[in-house]
Amino acid sequence: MGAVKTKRMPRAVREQQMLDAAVRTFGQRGYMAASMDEIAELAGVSKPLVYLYLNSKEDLFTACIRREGQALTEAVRAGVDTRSPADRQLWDGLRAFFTHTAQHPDGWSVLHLQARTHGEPFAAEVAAMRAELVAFVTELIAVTAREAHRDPDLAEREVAGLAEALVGAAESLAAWSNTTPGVTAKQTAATLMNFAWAGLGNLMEGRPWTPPAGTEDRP
Amino acid sequence: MGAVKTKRMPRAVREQQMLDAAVRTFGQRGYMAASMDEIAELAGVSKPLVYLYLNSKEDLFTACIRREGQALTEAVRAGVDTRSPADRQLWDGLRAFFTHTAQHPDGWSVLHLQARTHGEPFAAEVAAMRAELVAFVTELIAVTAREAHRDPDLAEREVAGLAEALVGAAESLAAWSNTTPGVTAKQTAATLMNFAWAGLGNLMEGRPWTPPAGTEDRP
Amino acid sequence: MGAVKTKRMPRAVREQQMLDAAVRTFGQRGYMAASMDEIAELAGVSKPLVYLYLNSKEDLFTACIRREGQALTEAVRAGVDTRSPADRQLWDGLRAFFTHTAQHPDGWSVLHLQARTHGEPFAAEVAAMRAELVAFVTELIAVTAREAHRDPDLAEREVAGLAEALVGAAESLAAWSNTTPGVTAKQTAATLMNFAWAGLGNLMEGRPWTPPAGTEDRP
Amino acid sequence: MGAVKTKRMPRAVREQQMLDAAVRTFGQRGYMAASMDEIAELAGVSKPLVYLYLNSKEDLFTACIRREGQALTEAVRAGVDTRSPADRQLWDGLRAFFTHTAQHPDGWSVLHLQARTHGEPFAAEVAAMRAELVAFVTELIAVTAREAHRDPDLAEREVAGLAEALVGAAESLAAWSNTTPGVTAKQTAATLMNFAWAGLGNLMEGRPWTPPAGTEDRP
DNA sequence: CATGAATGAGTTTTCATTCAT
DNA sequence: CATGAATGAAAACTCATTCAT
Repeated sequence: MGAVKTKRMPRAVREQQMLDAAVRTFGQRGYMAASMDEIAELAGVSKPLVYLYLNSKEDLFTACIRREGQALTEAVRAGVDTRSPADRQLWDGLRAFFTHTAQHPDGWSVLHLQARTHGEPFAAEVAAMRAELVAFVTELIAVTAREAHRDPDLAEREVAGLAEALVGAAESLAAWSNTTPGVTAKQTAATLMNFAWAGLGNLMEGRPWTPPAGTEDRP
Repeated sequence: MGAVKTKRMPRAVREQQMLDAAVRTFGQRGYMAASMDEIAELAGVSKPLVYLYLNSKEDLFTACIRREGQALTEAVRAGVDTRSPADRQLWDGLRAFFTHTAQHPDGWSVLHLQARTHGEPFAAEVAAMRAELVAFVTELIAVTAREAHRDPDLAEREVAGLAEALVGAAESLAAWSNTTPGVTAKQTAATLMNFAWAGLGNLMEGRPWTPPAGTEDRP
Repeated sequence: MGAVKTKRMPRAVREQQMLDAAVRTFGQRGYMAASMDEIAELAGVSKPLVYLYLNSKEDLFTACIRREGQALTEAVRAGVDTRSPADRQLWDGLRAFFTHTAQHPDGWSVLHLQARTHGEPFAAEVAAMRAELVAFVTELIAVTAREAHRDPDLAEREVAGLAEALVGAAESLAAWSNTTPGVTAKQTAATLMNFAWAGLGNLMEGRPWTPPAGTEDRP
Repeated sequence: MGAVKTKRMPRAVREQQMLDAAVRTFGQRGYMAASMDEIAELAGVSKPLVYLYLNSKEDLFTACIRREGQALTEAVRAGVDTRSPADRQLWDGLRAFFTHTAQHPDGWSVLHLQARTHGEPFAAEVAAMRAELVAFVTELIAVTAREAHRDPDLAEREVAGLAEALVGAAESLAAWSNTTPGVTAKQTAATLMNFAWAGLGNLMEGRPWTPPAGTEDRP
């Protein structure tokens, strides 16, 4: 007799199973189309237990957003060495970002599509996480500008716009590279890095951005 | 004052009222959370009339996507003179794009958020329209590259990635500029143009992209 | 300019067109599943006109029942010569009955299925018509019994039951012969006549009922 | 007095209650006119529970047909001893049939009227059950014919027609005896048996079919 | 701790029916 | 006479949520 139904697991474990099921269901069906019935079944527990642990559909969705948001943030943070030069940091961050989103498509769908499409409790949640990433990029740009003594000329809002554009391009490319077969995370990162750092004008002139040395995948 | 209940209007007019109400409701509540009841009420008609003219929720949503998609496409097309140089065309297109999305936030929400989040009948509809924009940008980049004799070095997929990044950045900035008070469509277009054409690297070196002459708003 | 839409026809004609459409629709879809929209369209008129002429769905259905009921009753009456002997009258009546029902399947469906399945206003209507047929058969049996001096022994209710059984068998065979390919109205009438007049017992003994002479189809 | 709201019953019990209510409602109102609301209320449960257990209106109706069909079939089967002579078997079967239909008028309405009037999922269901009865009668006739050495002369289709007529007459008499006060199942069976076995002709000659000995009601 | 039993409130959709022109 | 425009009312079905055991 194998363990057909694994019973009596510690609460933390059960919760993770529920969140796994929820992320998958929300990511594929969408927030509203996902039913608590389906999530409970996929998690292998009864519906009342889901309510006991996670309170409501809203709370469950919020928990998903938070968990996936933290996972993504941490993946990026872990990929970046803040002592590196700015372009290297950006390059590393992008690679980590594209790698993670490619490996967690449902989580990425929850963050990028579902959370933003269903109004206020959720949009704010994901906006906060996104703000972190934008702030990180903003700082990178600001530092570079300062080092190049360009500080005074670049208004704060201008920098914010640039960071927003970069992050937006990255988000868009994540979806693109997930649905375009044969494109790796690294290639996607290179494309965006070229675009962002060198700009189309330079690219046309034959002056692309060059990946800094020692930029290979870490073990 | 004012006709509170305007009655017996010709079908074409009523249909537009219904689409107006639907775009607003779908844009704000989301596809699934929007109820036909609410749409009918906002349109000032009874629900059966909405069904008589637009058939079903799906058809109504599709009609919204199509109408808003065409409006956006035409706005951009109208803003661009295809005999201008590439960067000028891009600049004009971006201004038209940001202007239109700023003026039709609900329509933009329908296209950018809702339609992409709710599966196949709709995603395809909006994907077709988006593909037009991407193709337009792709061609612009390709032309520029050819003129700069850079053709052989830029693989087709690389160009596609660049176009995707540019469009993605634009889409992202549309939402940003809609929610960030005090940012005009023109400023947003300038920011993105700088980012895309000059690249961050050049910007830092004090070599931004310069708007071509005669680029003022047309009357 | 050919007469694309035949307009301004006398009321009586229009009404018949409507009834034709209604009988067909009711017969095929059933009373509840038939929509006034469909009937109006099939009749080639607008819905309000149907209401103007026939008042309501109930009234329309009742009108159908009455028209088809009268048509059937008259067809049977026309097929029978009341001066013939009883078995000849029955034989002629059955032939007329099976012929008519085979030629008007929708009308028969309305009478036999729809009208009896949808409650009181209609069941009574068709019951009245059916009662005529049963009375006719009852009289036939009674006459025969009287001639055979069997009157006292056959209670009235017994005769009623026999007539009921005969009519029921006929109704059942009408449906059967309509759906069993290769069976003619005449054959069906012969089968039933054998069954009813001779009885299974006699049939088994090799003593079937014999069709009276001069029983060929009338021109 | 009496539990007005009996709560928390096991599923099997609730399902039977729902089927009871459904048979009654379908039988009296008709398939289309019966609303799930009414059925749920009559069953003393909420609508969602009906859907949870029986899936849909179609499935519920099908379940009714099956349950009532099996009950009727079994009642007839239980009333017949297949070792008896043919006419005795028929006599017993008819008595069982009329008794059962008299005791379950709504179930009989569902089978005889509603199921046949509402198209394909249902017509097939009841047709199968009816085919059983017809086959049973067909065999009875065939056996009798064989014993009387009448085999070669009775074509197969002829026998089929006779069986169809007999069953049709029985179905018709069931409704008649249900609505004619003071008529018992036994009397109805006798009437039909006379009609079928002796035939009108013989009846008129004073040679009715005689119930076989030992044909009293079983305890 | 875990679940089978149960529901209130809401969804999309359809239909018979009527004005105003 | 004839119709396009319009709706009140109800239908089937679903879902998040909660007890009682």
